[in-house]
Amino acid sequence: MPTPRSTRADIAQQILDHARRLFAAHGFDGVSLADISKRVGIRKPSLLYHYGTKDTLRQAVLEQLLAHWNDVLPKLLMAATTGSEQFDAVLSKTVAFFAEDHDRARLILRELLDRPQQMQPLIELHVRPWVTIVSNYIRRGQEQGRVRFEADPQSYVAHMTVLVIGSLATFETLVALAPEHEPRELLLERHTAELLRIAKTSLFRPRPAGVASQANESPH
Amino acid sequence: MPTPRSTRADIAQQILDHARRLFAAHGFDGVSLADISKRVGIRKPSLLYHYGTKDTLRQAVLEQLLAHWNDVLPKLLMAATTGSEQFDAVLSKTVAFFAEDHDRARLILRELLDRPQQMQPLIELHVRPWVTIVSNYIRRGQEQGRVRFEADPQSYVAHMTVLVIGSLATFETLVALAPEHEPRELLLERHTAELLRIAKTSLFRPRPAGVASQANESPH
DNA sequence: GATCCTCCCTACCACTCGGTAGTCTGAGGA
DNA sequence: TCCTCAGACTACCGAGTGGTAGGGAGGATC
Repeated sequence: MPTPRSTRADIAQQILDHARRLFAAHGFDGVSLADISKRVGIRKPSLLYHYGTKDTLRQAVLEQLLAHWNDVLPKLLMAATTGSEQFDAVLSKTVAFFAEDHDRARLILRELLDRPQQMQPLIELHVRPWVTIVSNYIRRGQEQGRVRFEADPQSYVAHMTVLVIGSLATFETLVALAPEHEPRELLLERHTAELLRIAKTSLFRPRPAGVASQANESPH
Repeated sequence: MPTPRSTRADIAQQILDHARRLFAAHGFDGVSLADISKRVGIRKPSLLYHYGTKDTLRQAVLEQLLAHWNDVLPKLLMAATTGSEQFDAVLSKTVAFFAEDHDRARLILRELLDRPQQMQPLIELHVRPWVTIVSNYIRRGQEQGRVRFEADPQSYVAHMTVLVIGSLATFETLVALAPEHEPRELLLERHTAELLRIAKTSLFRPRPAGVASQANESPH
């Protein structure tokens, strides 16, 4: 009997969820408030009661995404400040964040395309620290000889960001290029593994010889 | 006196040009026929005289882009079938194609996001041969020991495609992450150079030693 | 029991959308 | 000179858009 059916006030969250999915799939301009409210099972004015404006809703979706990211970020950065192959941990956790829900990558990519200049402050706030710290980590690695000196730290990080987001955002589509109908789950794993390989191989110098621990894998 | 002002019938091309720019910047749903016709300097029904439907216009924009790509593709593929560092040529020409006009990358990325399943046949037609040939080239390289055996050819090519398109589509936005206000032109050059470096380094095995010709650069 | 207040509803608004109908103009060909 | 016809125009349409006005149901508070 305590709020038996729809738990009141989490309607706002339902709206947010459906809006996120639809925006990710069809873009902000490709989705009407009627579409969203229909999915939620309410009328359009009810939706506007919770989010006074379509643009308010868009921002709310984005904020929730970024809030989640901010939750994960500190752990990533802590990992980045320590040991050597922590780079692996940072990158694969970033990949995991976007792989967990491909809408995240699609949403950010769309915002990047649709509202580039409105994204600038958000990038400054949420991406800049990540880039700075990782760049510094790379530079330190270069001084210590672990990282290829030809690498351009800032540009490298930018490319990896685009690669992670882009590859996950377009994954469903590019599945079509797979050799045969590989079980999607496996394909995703193979795909992200190759992403990590590209990132690491292009960054770190090969082990000088002698002790081996991670550098080479066995020839399948 | 021979068609002095606007050369008749290239109005269609002007429409196409403005449509391309606007679609790339704001997306198909974010642009109205009124927007486009205003840019061209004609009225909406005049636009619809040339392209009967908004969707027809969209397809025309896409077709022109793909036609241009099909112009470039054969030369790329020919280059791919020969020598060793032709890989470099293929990739950098592909990059050049998208760098020449960033709208191309943005347009394709948008189509990939907005109409994934409608893009499938186009991918099959225009991307598949590219992927297949390059993949085979990579596999041959693996057999010959030039290419890292850990690399996953098909997945690698997919990632590089996404990386090229994604990095160029979002370049203007990510300029913001640059250390200071570097002259955009230089930044683009530095950025694409790093892209090529990532692509090559993560693909080819380091030179076995002895003769050197391209593998390492001087420590600036 | 009257009064809020929250939340959803119906009805409606002005506006924009893609697209159509039909007219006018001016160059080219007979 | 007359006719044709491509190519632009004005005027208009129905559907759909984001958003507003205002009412009503139901729970909590006094």
